[in-house]
Amino acid sequence: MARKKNATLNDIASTIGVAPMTVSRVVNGTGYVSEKTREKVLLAVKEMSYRRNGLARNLKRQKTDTVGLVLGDISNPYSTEIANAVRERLAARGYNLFICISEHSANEDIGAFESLVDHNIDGLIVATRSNQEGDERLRSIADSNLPVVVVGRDFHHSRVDFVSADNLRGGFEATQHLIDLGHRRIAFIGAGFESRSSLKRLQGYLNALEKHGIEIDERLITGRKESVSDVPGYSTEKIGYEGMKRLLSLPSPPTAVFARNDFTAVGAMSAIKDAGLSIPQDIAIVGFDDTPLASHMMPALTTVRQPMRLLGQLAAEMLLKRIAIEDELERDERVLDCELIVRGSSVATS
Amino acid sequence: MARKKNATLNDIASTIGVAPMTVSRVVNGTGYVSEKTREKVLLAVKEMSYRRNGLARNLKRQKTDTVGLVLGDISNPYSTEIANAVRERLAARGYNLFICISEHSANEDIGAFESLVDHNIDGLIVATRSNQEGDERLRSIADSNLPVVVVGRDFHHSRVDFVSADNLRGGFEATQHLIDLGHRRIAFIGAGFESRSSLKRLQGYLNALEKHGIEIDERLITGRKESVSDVPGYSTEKIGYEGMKRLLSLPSPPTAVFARNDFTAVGAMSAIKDAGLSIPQDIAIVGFDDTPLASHMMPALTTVRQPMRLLGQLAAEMLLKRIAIEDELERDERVLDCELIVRGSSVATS
DNA sequence: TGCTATTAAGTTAACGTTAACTTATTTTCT
DNA sequence: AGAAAATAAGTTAACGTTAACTTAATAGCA
Repeated sequence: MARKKNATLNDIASTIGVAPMTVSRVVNGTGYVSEKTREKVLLAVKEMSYRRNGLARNLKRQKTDTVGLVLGDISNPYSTEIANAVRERLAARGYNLFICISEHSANEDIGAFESLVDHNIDGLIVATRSNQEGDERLRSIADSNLPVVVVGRDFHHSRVDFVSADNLRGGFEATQHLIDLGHRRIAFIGAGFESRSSLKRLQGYLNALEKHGIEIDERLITGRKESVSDVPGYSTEKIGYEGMKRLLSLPSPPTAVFARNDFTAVGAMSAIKDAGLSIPQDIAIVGFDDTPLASHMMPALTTVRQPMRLLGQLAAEMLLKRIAIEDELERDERVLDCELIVRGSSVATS
Repeated sequence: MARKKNATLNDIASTIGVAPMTVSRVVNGTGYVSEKTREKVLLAVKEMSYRRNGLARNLKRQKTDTVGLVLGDISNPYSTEIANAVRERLAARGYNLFICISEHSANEDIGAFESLVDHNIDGLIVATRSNQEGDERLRSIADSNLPVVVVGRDFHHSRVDFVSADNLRGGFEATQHLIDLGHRRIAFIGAGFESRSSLKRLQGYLNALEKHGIEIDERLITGRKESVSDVPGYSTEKIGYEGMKRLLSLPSPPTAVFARNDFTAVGAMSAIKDAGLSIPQDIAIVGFDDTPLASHMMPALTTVRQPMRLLGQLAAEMLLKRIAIEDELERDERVLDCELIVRGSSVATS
């Protein structure tokens, strides 16, 4: 038996002998309908298990009450917290949220954009890492006047709002903290030196070193250039582990490490322990994000906390504002403070 | 300036003096179009930055090439791995994936179902925890002949396929492992005794105890009944911590703990350490899911690995099959093996 | 040369809904 | 009682697309 076709407004209307519009009124609770008719309609709706066709409805209404969110790394609590916060704020205002993942490539970014725009979402929030083709596509979407907000990444467009944590300052403070503890050979794990302009945390690290007159040693900046698409999930742990191994094999290894995020830090911690060294006595370590696991590590991980919920909330609000106000709007740009959370992995060891 | 309206096929067609259908043909690359016309159309499309209206298109085509995935706890790598696997498989077959989160309530489950169905998705994958109202709604969706697959949870419907890890067996083996190590007072953290029918892991635990003639002590089964909606993210860590505290305050505390998942286990580990006890000497512990952090704990956490990617892949394939074959299909049901990963948190301490 | 096949369009209608308007009936109020 | 207001519908057209069909011109071929 082939898939049975769903009943339409017309089907309902013709079986009970009213106009489709009347059924529409009942279903949507708008306009005038007599109690008698309403009941008749409701009965038929139930009987024929009618369900309105959202496509047709949205086509006619010219809006979908739906917002799209494109996430990069979905395995990261950073993303998921933002997603949750966004969803909550949107739900409170009657909007649905569709999430698309774009884990690996610019292609997938574009695919996600396309599929969301194809569904005529009312607005788009983007929290992926920046890349050229994706940005181009995004620019043309913004040009078409769809409300867009980007979170935690660079993107410049006069009609696109922007909200991010202050990664530059966060990276600076994390490094400064290690310097304050007396460290001079401080490594960075999670990206190569060439990422310094796009990765603010790395730039913050460099700034801190420079400020204190510590020479930058590129051998202490280690990441992985090749694609890591073969490693699903928290791939940054592996990068942290391998990066740390590499650092430990240097003629003069670092005494402290700033990792681009907590997962990288956790991987690095494992490598340090595997090498028979102890934290923070031999090597101090600082992460980024304050994921819940940071506080459960042994020793607990010093890290930089981002206000993820706030990021999500603000992003949602900026977008809702853009959706509500159809006029040209000033680009809104918010950079939120991070907070250094000092724990056992980086205490003074006189 | 109000939002400018997007150009339509008609706009393009009338400005260059062809029929809308011709433009449609060019845009979709179907049918016969002369090279000259094609170029003219393509130029206008670019000039007027035309973008097809997916709503209208899908309404006409009666399909969207889109699948919906409803996730419960998005903060859990279990969910995110499944999501990734599903997305990959679907993408390979030209389908888009829209993810909806339903973190807290039956209401949100239903909201997610509705918003996806409203967009006329071609199929639905559900990976939330079961609840009555949500299941009712899901049943009626399945009744309407929309292809549906559920992952990792109970749901019975003749047209709904099912794929899950063998949580019962996993729970059994985890507990059996602790028994084999000589433990007799084994606690379960993460749910109350009353969840035994819906939580297979707990049932597996109970079965193992029973098999070995160990009396079930309900005081050793601890969870949290109240809503945890105030705790975003990995809330189960908190449950683990608090549950463990409660267990340690018992007159005769357990010597081993089976936690419903790794996050709960990590929380419990912290509580054990905070109490000045050591793992596994004083208390052995086993988690579930083999999240990446499990291997990085100190000691590394023994846990039960679920084949998450496989779960996602199978779910996607089952759904695609249902979408492709419109005829009545036998309910497909797959239960996949888990694997016990023994690590430092549960070794023999003769 | 005539006949079929191919190419290149155009035309019509429908996907399922709702905004906007119209008509008819009932109620309310002075 | 009569006019204005409120209620209860129905009608029309459009949202933007494409499937299915038609028409017309050109190409291919025996």
